[in-house]
Amino acid sequence: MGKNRSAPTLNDVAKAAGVSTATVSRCLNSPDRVIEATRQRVMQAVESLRYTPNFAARVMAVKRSFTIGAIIPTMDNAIFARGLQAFQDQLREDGYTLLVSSSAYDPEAEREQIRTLVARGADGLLLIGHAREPEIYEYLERHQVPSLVAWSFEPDATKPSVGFNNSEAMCELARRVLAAGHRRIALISGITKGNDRAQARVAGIQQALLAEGLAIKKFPLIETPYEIDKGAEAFARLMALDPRPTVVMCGNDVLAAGALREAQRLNISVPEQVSVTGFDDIELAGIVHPALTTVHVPHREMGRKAARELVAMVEGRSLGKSVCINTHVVTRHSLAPPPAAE
Amino acid sequence: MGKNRSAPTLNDVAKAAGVSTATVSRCLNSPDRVIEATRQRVMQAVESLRYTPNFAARVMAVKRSFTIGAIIPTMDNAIFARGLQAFQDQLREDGYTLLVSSSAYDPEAEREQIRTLVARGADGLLLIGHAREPEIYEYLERHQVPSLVAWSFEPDATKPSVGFNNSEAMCELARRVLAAGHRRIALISGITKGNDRAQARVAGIQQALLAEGLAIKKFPLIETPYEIDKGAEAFARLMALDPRPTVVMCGNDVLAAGALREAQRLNISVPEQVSVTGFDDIELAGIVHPALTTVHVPHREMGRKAARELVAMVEGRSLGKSVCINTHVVTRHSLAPPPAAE
DNA sequence: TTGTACGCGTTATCAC
DNA sequence: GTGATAACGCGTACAA
Repeated sequence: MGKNRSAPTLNDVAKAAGVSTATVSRCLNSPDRVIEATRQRVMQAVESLRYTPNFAARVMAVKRSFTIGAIIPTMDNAIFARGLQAFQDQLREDGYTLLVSSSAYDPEAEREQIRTLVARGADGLLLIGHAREPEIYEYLERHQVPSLVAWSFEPDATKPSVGFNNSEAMCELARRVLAAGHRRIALISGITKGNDRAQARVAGIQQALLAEGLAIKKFPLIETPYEIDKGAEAFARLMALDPRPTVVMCGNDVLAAGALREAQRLNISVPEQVSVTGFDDIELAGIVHPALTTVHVPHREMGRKAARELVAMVEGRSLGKSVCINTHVVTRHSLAPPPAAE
Repeated sequence: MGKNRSAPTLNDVAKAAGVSTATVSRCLNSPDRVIEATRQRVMQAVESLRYTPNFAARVMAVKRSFTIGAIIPTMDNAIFARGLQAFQDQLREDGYTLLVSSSAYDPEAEREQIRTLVARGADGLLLIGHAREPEIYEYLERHQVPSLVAWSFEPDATKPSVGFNNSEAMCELARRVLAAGHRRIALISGITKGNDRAQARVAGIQQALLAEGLAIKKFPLIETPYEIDKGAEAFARLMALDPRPTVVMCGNDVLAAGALREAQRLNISVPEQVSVTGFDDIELAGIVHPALTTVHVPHREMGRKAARELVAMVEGRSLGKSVCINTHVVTRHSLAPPPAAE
């Protein structure tokens, strides 16, 4: 059942219009280089045959795919969703298609996916964070594939990046925490291994503590994957400590949401008994109860700017310049002064 | 600066190993069809040249891309994230790569993206929901691209689908609501136009009401995009009604989260004064306060099964069979009996 | 302005 | 077991 004829080619269109394949190709790619009359005929044929150019053939011929690849650590939560959506929107405006895949925070998987994307002819690659084997960068260099790092800004890194200063942002938040009067600060961080954002956020807190003359060794730190349940578990462990922390700073909003959920389960009221902070300001942050005091990251802006810069690199208009996106602390209800000294 | 030599080809490898391109190709694709000794030499050359096959060329030759495309309505929130991640995981296990793009709930954009994906040689397509111009299905038919619908199960539809019965699921939830004693029920639905899931969910509620002998005309229904803020707005409008509904059922958890947030802002306590329900059971549902009574959708299971079925179709092992995924109501705290009659 | 003919990198079909 | 060689569909010098 169904017609057995396969997709029409440039040749089919040419025959139908009584012209050569070259003319058809020109009609499609540079219409001004062909006379009105023939163009009409050709377009007619294109329409009636419902011709769609074969992508692989075009890539072969022109050695460009108008495809940008992005490898993100996970699609499982909303951390990267908004920024990536904006990235894609801008890319489309510029005539590029986005190819996404996720590495599940596994460097080996990421390496694999980078190879796949390059083999598929991606004209450029978006990577998250700088922490990566140098071998990978060499590979990209060899294949002449421009790449850009996002979600992290490091002007001194070898790769250009469009992102924000994770350390500085978290440091600022920590200052607010200190200013509120907290001294017994605990951290729930994401896994720092192979994750420069997580590392920088921890470093930012430590920096703020040092500036205040506080010993950083004393502060409890738990590393755990960015999952609600993990955040909840970690929070429970921290609450069992003696002395109990008066504030739990979290590596991102997902962990903070987990902490909040656990606090409720344990009948610990936030922020009256314990304060909690997040990072990212994803939608979640405004919805949980109490709403999270967190670091606002302009994900959309970052996504669009990253797209613009990467396209510029791909088109040879830029050698890769880094762009710093400004973040700011957004104050909601999960942070308050500590309970009066016991 | 940088070496100017471009990526090595099969030919380069062949020369380096002193064999023909055919042999190199065989080494890579069916290693058993070549003798150990030569294979060693070839692999050595592959290694040292860091050869990566050119994808476009392979696609041209073999007329298969081992790529599956998926067009989802949005990447902006978590509705599709988990299912899609599972879809991708299974795809990878089967040796396929996923290409995602989002249509922003715009039929025109979706049409565009389908064409793009097909032109890129996608071996199969995953679509969300059945509501779509017949022209699109004809196009896919012409191009011999198998496609599968997900997030919606409709055995009678022309397209095979791996999903759940949105109507039945919502109907069951509505029965619970009725059983709790509610009679003044309001709905915040997603935009139903072009969205069969949203339509089915509304229909499910209406069916439950009818079964109870209640007039469906009387029940307030607001349609609004699936966004937190929109859910909040709609909730506010419903709360201004007289008589005020005793329960607000929402088209999904995102809308419900918005409703909850607004309830809190208005100092309306849930579920004591008003009950709220969701749909999907995304992570959000367990985190908001009070936790949402909602319909649990096994997104991971759906994603994996969709991948398996679509791959089977692409490989000619299936003509497309529909799979129904079972959902169930999960009871948390946002639904309670209505306040005692005034 | 339009047509001819070749190349892009791979796989598959033959011979050898 | 291995090597020529012909596709695959498109873009583009180059020629007309």
